[in-house]
Amino acid sequence: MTFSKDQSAGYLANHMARIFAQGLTARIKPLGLTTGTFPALLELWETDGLTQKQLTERLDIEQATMANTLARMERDGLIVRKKDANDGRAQRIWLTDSARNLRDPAIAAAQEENAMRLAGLTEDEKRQFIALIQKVIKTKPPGTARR
Amino acid sequence: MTFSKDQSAGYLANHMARIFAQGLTARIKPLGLTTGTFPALLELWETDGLTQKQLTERLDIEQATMANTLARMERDGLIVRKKDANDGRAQRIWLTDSARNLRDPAIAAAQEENAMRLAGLTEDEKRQFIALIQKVIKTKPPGTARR
DNA sequence: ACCACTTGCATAGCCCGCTATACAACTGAT
DNA sequence: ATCAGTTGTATAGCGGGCTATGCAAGTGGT
Repeated sequence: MTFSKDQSAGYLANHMARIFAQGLTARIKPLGLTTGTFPALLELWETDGLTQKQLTERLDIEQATMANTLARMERDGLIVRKKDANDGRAQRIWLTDSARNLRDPAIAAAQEENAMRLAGLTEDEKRQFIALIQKVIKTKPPGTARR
Repeated sequence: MTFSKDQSAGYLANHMARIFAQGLTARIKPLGLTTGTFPALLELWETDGLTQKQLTERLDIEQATMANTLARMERDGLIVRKKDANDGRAQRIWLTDSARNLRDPAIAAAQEENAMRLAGLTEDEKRQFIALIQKVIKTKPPGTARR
């Protein structure tokens, strides 16, 4: 029974993700941002005023994780949470001006990081790479529909 | 300036890594293992009695992270730490019997998880996928050698 | 109108990763 | 032999992910 971590998709995925995360962390630190806020910001830059529920659905993040992330974002002045008018449970998330102003530099930082990390691949390989990851993410384990 | 998270290598890498991690977590939970211990165990199953330093070098993990992981492993009865005979600073890490016995089921769990998540890929795609991730991991950002 | 159920969010507690810092043990140059 | 520098670990403190749990606000069936 042989097993090499450097042939294991799971191990490699984790390793690669840590590398990307460290790179992006360094690039957006000057902006006062951290990686965990990035996905939420991307959605909110697109459509402001989403509820927490909508954010978790769009990002495949657990509700509790999102609640914590939003709490940090509020603490850091990136968002404000306002009760929804029609549903007293829901909180709508609104970007502050400073968060809106961070959009362009933050996205530029992410694009630079991606470009640098993929610099060793040909254009064709880059496309394949993205497509393969998307395919893996979409692959649902059997039995998910049960119960 | 458009930016789609579903076309961003960094975002996809993170997402995929979380999926793998959740799957493996569930599979090895019955064994009393967690994902963070896995890389260390793989090295120790191969060569027992490594120092902490050697482990961090082999795994591209920060020293502090490894120290914490080893502390948990010791707490959970997977390893014992013994002072090196020749160097009073170094701690050699030795597997317990129970950790040795977990090797086969743990590796089987990882292989099953990998196989399931890659089930949507052809054999050729799997090879490409692994090779591309390895290539991205190996790509060093420019300027690393400076200073 | 009530009550059971569902839904949206917050909190507690843990694992795992990081940076920054401290400190004891070794090493080398003098 | 000493002392400055290096090296191996540990610790503090944080971000970010997860599960489990609790609770207030909505909803539907009677």
